[in-house]
Amino acid sequence: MDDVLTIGEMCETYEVTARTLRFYEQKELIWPIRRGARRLYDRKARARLQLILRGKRFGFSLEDIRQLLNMYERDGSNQAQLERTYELAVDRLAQMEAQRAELDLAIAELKQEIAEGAAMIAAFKAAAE
Amino acid sequence: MDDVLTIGEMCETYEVTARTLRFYEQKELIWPIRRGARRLYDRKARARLQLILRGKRFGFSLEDIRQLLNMYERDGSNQAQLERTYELAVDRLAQMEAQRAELDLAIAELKQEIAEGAAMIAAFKAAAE
DNA sequence: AGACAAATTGACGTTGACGTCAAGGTAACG
DNA sequence: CGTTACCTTGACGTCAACGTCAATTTGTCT
Repeated sequence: MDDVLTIGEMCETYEVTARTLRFYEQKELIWPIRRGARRLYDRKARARLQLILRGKRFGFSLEDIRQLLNMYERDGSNQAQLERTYELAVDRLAQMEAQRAELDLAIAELKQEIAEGAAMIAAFKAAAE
Repeated sequence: MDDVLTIGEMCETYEVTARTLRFYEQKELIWPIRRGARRLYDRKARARLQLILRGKRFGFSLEDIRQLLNMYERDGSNQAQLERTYELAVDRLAQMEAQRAELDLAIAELKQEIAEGAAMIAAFKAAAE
């Protein structure tokens, strides 16, 4: 045990499918070691996967995540890129908060419609004819 | 002016594309009048479009919206269907609140990372090598 | 060695809500 | 009557993030 996991073990550990792992690799998000044709995931690969999953929780697209990851793969100490990442995070936060505001609005509207004794239904009837 | 709009006028008024209107028609969400081959949108058609857009704001799928709309097109007074609509709305509300909870969590996490002086960035660096 | 489990690549399919041509029809204006 | 501008149908394309085969190869166990 060289502290590496097979694809099957990865699937169990992180609750993803093998297809997903191969897909991430194809998209250049992760690069497992090869032993023959088989993939072996070392500590680094697992750290990257965790960041991918975390990024997804943050609502980043895989492409965003790839860019962030590869940025720091090449040069983690580059100050400009560091700031770029920071900006990306702040932007993303703003997007998420805007999305939240929209969602809140929609929830409030829907709640009111429901509370008003199915006013929405009345509205649908009106539009129906 | 018979209180009808051409497709182009509809596009400007509701900020949708012609493709979208034809798509909604193909999906049986809306039925404009025909004068020759051309579509003309009367008051009823416009009311339906507004409900479609509203439904989308609520996060309903077009298929959900179609069912709701057509349900009341056929029989607005059917009690069972009324209740079905009500249930759909309540379900949808629950979904939206769950979605908001997730979003809140993600926002909180991201905020913390940012507050911690770009801890996320450090994490990305760690995973990069 | 035989059997069975686990992995591999490649390729096409899925979902939703449209976008984007192509090729032509027609209404209205001057 | 000619020229635009607007409209029509049909059909294929797009995007994201994988799912779902199929055919084959490799690894492990007995």
